[in-house]
Amino acid sequence: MSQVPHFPRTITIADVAKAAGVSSMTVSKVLRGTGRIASETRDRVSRIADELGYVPNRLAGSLSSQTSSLIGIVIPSIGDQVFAGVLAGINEVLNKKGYTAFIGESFFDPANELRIVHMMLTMKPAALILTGGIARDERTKRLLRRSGVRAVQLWDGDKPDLDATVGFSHLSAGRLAAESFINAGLTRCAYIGSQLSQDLCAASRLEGYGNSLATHGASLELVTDPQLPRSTETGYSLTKSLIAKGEMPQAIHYLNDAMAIGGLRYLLETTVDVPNDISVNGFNGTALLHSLTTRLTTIEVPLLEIGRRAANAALAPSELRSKTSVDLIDIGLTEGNTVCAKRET
Amino acid sequence: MSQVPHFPRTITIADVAKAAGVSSMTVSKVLRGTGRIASETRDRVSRIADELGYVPNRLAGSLSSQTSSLIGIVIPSIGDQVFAGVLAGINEVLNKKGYTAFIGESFFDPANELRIVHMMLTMKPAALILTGGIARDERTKRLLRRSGVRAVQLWDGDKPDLDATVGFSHLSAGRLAAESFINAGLTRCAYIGSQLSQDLCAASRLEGYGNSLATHGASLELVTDPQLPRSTETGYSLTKSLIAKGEMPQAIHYLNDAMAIGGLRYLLETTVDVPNDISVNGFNGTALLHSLTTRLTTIEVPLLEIGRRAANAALAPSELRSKTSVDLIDIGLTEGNTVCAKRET
DNA sequence: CTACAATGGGTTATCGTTAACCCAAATTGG
DNA sequence: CCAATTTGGGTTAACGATAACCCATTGTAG
Repeated sequence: MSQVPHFPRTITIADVAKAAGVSSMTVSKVLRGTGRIASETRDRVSRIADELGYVPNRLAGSLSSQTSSLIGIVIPSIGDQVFAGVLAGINEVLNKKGYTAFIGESFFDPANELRIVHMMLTMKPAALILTGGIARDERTKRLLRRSGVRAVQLWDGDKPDLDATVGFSHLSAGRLAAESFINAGLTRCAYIGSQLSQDLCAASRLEGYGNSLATHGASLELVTDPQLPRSTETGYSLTKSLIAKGEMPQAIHYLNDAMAIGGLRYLLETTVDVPNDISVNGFNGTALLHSLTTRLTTIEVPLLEIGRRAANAALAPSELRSKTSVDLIDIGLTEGNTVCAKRET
Repeated sequence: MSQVPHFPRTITIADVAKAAGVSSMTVSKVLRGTGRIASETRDRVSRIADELGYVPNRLAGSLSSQTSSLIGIVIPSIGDQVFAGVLAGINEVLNKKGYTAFIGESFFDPANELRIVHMMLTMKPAALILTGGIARDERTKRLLRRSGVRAVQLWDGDKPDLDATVGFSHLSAGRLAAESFINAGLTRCAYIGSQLSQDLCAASRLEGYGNSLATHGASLELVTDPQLPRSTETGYSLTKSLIAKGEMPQAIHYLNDAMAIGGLRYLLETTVDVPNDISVNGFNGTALLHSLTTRLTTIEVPLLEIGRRAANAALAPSELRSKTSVDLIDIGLTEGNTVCAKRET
């Protein structure tokens, strides 16, 4: 005697088929718009599917067809405005093409990234998008290579990796920051940041910043912390430390805008005149930034555009795929991208 | 003659079984830690699975077991800091318990929500989390009901819906905003917001604000726009309109902090003294807010906590689930949530 | 020494859908 | 009027894993 079915039933393609008096294959074809089906049959089947409230089971569909519409995305943190911006760009393209994103947060930890990638691969995604600037575990790469799933690296344009890379040069961004100071005639410069051993992109920016300063004979004073979060509060406290050390710099470049804003706050509280006493400069403009009533210069990165291109790179048809393509987005080494959010006085 | 296999092979449980000299059932049991397996066999099988780089196919697993570890989440927008905060809380709990979130953006459009929910249901999620404050399509509810998938509503505690609701009263939040003005003796009040017909939660807050003002005999002047984005820029321009109308209010309540900051900027530019000439008050503190050097009061909502509780509500075991009654977890807001981010002068 | 349970693992049938292939009836062409 | 197509759909066998059930061995108690 046959074993009993395990579970209560939901409406399947077979139910629709029975109700329409056709085979399930016909229903499948109708629902996907493939195969040769009489338009009369087509109409009837889709009407019945609708009436029955049929919802396809994509687990089964993907298992059978070996294709999926899932794109896995790994970013350092959802809470980071920067990556939220990129995400919005990715989602825009993905949704338009019928794909669905699922997101993992690595918090800059390679072990997390490995775990997330493994988990994502179990879902047989159509592609993965990983954020660069992380000391990627060799096992993560091997896992990706073996899986055959297309993987795109985001953000870090200096060290292209995986099947395609969409990003920009953080080295150049750092140089850009330095040049904005140099051009203003400032030579005693400082840098404030944290968690540089984890966020390799930030480290690259610092490198570019330092190199450029050195080239122009400017000095650089570093205030960093390995642990503290890359937040406004940290910007505040590290700036405090910097100033407490005595000699006031003429200019400070921050790891990101959040920290820069915290720093600005400290400086203004202690009645340092920005930008007359000290020039301040961050990275990655956020919308809120534009509302500040003080002079904060930043380097604006086209987040949405990076997201869009990354999504397109992930979906690139296999014919167009070279071994490792690099789409380096130019953030432009021009003053146009250094935005000064100041109030007109 | 047999038909050829459709696709190139990947490593399956059967390959591991063959290599280990056992049946695939044994491998399955070992990998999931179920069933009675000799520890020797267990070790050998897991070693071989590892050596072969076996990655489970959860599509197949879920299809067979009729269980999944996917949780679908629908929020208005990833870019909105507020929902990013909630998302972080959700993800924290979900990841700890081995679940994976996939996210859809509704942009406050009920049709989008319907489309996204349908798409998500095709993936047989373990549960869904939807954001309230949207004019939810009746078809969305029916779809959810029929699917049997547990659905949790987030954010809107005033109108509990679905199987459980985690949120707070926006009506109360609005009253809270009013009271902070009333308590300060301010009676000529204004409100600035936009897209109120879409974001029903914001509308509730305005309602609570208006009611409370009326109760206390204070006046209310509305400046809203149906279309403009709920952004800093809009806050700026609508504040401009308000002031241009002539009579200066004593206090302005904004739809959210982003708009409030824009408003603040305009006021400060036109040398209005905040808070001496006009008091300003927003909603939903962001980290950046604390760095402002001007007096902006806001109502702080425990975003992470809401996220965590929503995730827990979504994963609640079915035994604990009541059939009909909506399980309302009310995150009460008190005066304690009214935070004034000012600099100590 | 025999009944009986615990141990360790295998068999079979699904889960819901689709790929690949097949085939009757209707249509067409020459 | 018959062969070659086209039309419209059906059959079968996967996809990869797990639920439910079964069955040898071995140990063990009476």
